[in-house]
Amino acid sequence: MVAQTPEILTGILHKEGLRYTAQREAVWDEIRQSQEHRDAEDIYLSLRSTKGIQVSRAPVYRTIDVLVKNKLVRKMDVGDGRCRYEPRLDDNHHDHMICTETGDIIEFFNEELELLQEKIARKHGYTVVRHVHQLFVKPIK
Amino acid sequence: MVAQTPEILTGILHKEGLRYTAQREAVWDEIRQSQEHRDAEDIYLSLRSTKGIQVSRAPVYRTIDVLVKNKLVRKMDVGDGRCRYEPRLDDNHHDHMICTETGDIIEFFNEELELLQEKIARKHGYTVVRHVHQLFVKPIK
DNA sequence: TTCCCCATGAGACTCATTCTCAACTTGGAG
DNA sequence: CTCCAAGTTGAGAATGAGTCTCATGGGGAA
Repeated sequence: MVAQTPEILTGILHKEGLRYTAQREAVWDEIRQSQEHRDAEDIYLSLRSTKGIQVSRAPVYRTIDVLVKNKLVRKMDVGDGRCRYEPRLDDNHHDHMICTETGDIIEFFNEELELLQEKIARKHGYTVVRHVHQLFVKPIK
Repeated sequence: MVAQTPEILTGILHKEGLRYTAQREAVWDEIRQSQEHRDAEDIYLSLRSTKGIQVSRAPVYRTIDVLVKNKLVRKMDVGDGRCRYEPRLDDNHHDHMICTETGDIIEFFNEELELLQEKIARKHGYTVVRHVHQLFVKPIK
């Protein structure tokens, strides 16, 4: 799975009619190697400072868009002004629970919930394309 | 219900230690009188151009915050960079379905869904403080 | 009414994200 | 392998929603 990563990216770039560049590779590597929910600036700074890779913001944002569009990356708007990104190699969908006290982000998935959403949409003559579901929670003392 | 509106606002302002001003009244009236999901700029422009009321952005935003805090207004982040607001006089909670083709916003409420969310949170040792649930849908042909 | 202090208005500012555009790569054609 | 048209990049300007500043204006308790 990890071994075929370069081909995944090149395949997508080709499909999109885009060129393969070191910057695009670096952005994908950066997101893929961490399992956290990071924002664009964080990814940009990590490439630049930590990894010492020469890159600017524009390609970081542009590349992320391509990755999100092609489902290699999941984009989540936590509502604090900065979107977070996480790798999505294994395509198992999940939603997020955000702790209002610590800021921790916990992933969850519930089949029943997914079915219920579709049922509700259908009742109104629609079908669900995608959804945003975030639970802002606090620990039970 | 509608008749007591002025008192609702004055009561809240008093509780918050804030003064009653024509601008605050105007902002609340503007939101209350429309049942749509509007953004701050829209509310600001409507007060200014259509209603001819002298007001600037700062108090509009500040007042909305107070109204949201006191549950007179519901704030929703659709993910397009502008938050929408809707009156919340009758405090029946609901979530939103956004049509990806027309932009229409449809409200929905499902008791089962609400209970399920709390159940999921508890399973992780949390309790739900608030939640964001949006279904991006498209019409069934 | 007086007067203290909060609220307003206009515009500057913030901050994430997008855009601009000259200089630089990529990669297919030859 | 080399060339060159066209896509990309980098640095910083621009955008745009929302927030802040601060001098001026206006509530409201006494």
